[in-house]
Amino acid sequence: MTDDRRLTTQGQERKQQLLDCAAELFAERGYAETRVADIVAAAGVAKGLFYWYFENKEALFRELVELNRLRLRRAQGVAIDPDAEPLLRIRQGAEASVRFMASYAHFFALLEVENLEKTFADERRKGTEVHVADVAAVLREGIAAGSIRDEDPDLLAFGVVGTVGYYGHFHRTGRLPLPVDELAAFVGRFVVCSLASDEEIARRVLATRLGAAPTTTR
Amino acid sequence: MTDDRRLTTQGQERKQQLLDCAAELFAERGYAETRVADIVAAAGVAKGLFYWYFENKEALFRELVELNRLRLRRAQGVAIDPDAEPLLRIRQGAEASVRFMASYAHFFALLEVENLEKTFADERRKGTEVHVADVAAVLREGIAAGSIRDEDPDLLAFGVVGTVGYYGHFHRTGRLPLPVDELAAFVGRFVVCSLASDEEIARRVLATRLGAAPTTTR
Amino acid sequence: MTDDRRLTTQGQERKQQLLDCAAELFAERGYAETRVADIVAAAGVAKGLFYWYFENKEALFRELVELNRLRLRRAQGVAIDPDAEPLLRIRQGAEASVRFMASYAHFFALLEVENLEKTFADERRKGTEVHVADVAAVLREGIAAGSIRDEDPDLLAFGVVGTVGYYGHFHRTGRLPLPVDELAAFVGRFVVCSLASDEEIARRVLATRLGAAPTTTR
Amino acid sequence: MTDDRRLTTQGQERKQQLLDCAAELFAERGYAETRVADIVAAAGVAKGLFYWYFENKEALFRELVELNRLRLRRAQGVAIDPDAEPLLRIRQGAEASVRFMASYAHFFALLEVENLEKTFADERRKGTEVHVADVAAVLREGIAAGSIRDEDPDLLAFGVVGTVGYYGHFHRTGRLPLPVDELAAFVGRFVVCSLASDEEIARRVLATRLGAAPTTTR
DNA sequence: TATGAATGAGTCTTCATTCAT
DNA sequence: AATGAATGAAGACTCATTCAT
Repeated sequence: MTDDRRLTTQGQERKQQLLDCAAELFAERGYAETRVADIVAAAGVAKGLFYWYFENKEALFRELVELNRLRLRRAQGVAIDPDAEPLLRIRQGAEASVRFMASYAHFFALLEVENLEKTFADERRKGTEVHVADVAAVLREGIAAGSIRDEDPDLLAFGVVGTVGYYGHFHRTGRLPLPVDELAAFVGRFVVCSLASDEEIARRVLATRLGAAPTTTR
Repeated sequence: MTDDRRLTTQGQERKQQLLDCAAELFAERGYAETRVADIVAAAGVAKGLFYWYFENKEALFRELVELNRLRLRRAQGVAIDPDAEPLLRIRQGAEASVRFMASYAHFFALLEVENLEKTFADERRKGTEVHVADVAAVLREGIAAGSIRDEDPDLLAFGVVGTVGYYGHFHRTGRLPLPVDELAAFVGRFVVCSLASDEEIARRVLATRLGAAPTTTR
Repeated sequence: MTDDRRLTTQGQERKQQLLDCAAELFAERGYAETRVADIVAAAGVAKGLFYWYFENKEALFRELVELNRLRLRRAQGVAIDPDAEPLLRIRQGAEASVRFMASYAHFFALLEVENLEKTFADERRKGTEVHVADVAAVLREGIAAGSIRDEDPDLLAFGVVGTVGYYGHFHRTGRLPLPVDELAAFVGRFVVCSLASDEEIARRVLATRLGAAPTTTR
Repeated sequence: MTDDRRLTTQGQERKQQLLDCAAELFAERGYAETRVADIVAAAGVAKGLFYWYFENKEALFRELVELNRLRLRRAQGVAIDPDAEPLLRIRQGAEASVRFMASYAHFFALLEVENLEKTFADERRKGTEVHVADVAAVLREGIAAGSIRDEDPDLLAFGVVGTVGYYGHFHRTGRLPLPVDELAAFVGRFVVCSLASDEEIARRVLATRLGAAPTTTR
């Protein structure tokens, strides 16, 4: 199956089911260690069906990545107040990301982590770059406004994305036994402290109370 | 080969050669994408010889990991002044790690990346935990001394390890096109800022000039 | 393939075909000397298909053994008259076994011959034990009735099973160039003579005319 | 090494040591399952040395077979009284064989049992044939003298050899938990009963008391 | 849509044997 | 005699993908 066939409702569900099973397995044991056979077994369907819904294993993965990127975007969008000052927006984004990674997408590890084939390593990298660029833009604002340390915003942006990613990873893999809310708050503080140009600003930004953003929406 | 047979000098060299070739290939295309056949071809020996020196592919990987962990430890040991104050030691360790990861071990990506057997994953995790615990100990000192923010030292430690790891990763994968020295200095600053309890301390710690530690020695 | 998936009719046939080809090859050149590649080549299918039907080479062998054991049982069941006196039943079983081994299962050599995994050896041994125990039960009856020499029935049973097995083996391997019927009759006499408590009884039991039992049916 | 080089005393011992280790391993797990590496490891010497003493694995096996055949012959020779009547000689030989197989040569199973390469299957077969022929000659004598049932002596001979072989096999593999002496006596009785032309003769032959033949001599 | 069957190139691993020292 | 290193052909098994129904 290659084209963008319209799927029946049942078809949609089947496909989603396969995506979900795959996500779980990928998260558990990685892309390479997950066989197509495992995925269909988990979904309880025959092997042949896989190729009705996906061109191949890689295409499924790609779709999964895309799906989750969108979801994360949405979660961040919901959490970030566009009128807030830059550093607060970073904090909001970071907390939302941690929440998102912790709850919805066990799978998320793969995004930044798996060593995949050349082909979609590039694609993935581009995805990260977009994300980093977004963060960098906000940082630039903050630097201009004097609330964020005057460092290369791109470098800093990698730090933000990386920090969030790592904490998410460690939490997911069970090394951080604490509630998501606490972790999210902690990461927010961590990021703010690492970026704020002075204590005063950090204190101010951290004083803001954030509503616990909804973890996810399909 | 299972036991740790005594190897002749020639044998030691051959084994090291295989380790080196494997490291290079793993770094280039990942563990799963590297065949035993590739490794022996790179080393210019027959396939069977691989199994004279290693029980299997994973055993070689394990050895490689252990080897590099030791090297990193050594690099950090050289870079860290045991008499310096905690936050400075963290900075020294961070910079040394970045340098190490950047220069010696292209291979380092694999450490936090590959999903191998459960047993191995556990082992690796334990390795990380040791590292994190070491950092946490230093942080605890700093917290007690008031120079480091009063947060859960274990959580902070993950942040330090994660930050270093991520910057190393991004640099290695070519997204941070800047000289290692600059990156190391930046990461040092980043870590210090994210941990320091107040600006004054951060400034002081950052004022210290660090000698570029030797990256490594066999 | 590990579970006992339901197979389609076509699948059943394919599997049987593989079993048959394997049996033939095993019989011809032995288990170790028969490659999976040979089996699939003989069946005219791709290598991978083998593993669709069998977990591995040994699993196929196991299945083959089981299959033949059942067949032998059936052949014996058909040949033995449950109302006949013990010694006659032994004779009937022995003759049927010789016939069965001679005609149907060239493959039979393997049963007592191949050294496979411990687990399998145990299983096989248990199979033999069951067989021996069955024979011993009949012998016990005969001993009680006075028609069979008063020796340890278990020991005697091994003798019966062994004798039949050996003659089958020698015949199969071409050292006994005589018609099956004659061989079967001879073995029957041999067994009866070695067990009978006195000549009179032996003569009586041997006087009974046995119908040539059908060798086997699938 | 191909030729019949004279070996130093030490060399002789080394070779014997390899033969012994090999015999043990072959008996334990079979020819195919025993690697040259296992043999040299058991003997505690380097792999290369194996080929100093034997042309290859098969040659060692052949030598082992030859060695054991000679030993068996010798044991039988000692046990058999050339002046005794045929049936008694058979009995003596059978008992001696059982003793020999049980005690000295765990390895003996292989002789009649292993499925080996075409090349020395023939050789082995010839060996068996000689043995069978020897037995048959004695049987012929007995038949002529009227003490042995008037059947084809060659067929009967296979029965004798087979019976002894099977009991030895079962005993060796632990299914016959009884002392060798008892087993030997039992097998003697079994063989006599299966061959004797009438009860009287059997009784007479069995009445003779046999000295427990020396089990072995190098 | 859905299934079970079939394909076959690709991998790891084994192991008898040879070689240099 | 003895050792450890090296060879490479061969074999078992995997798994993404395609096919027939």
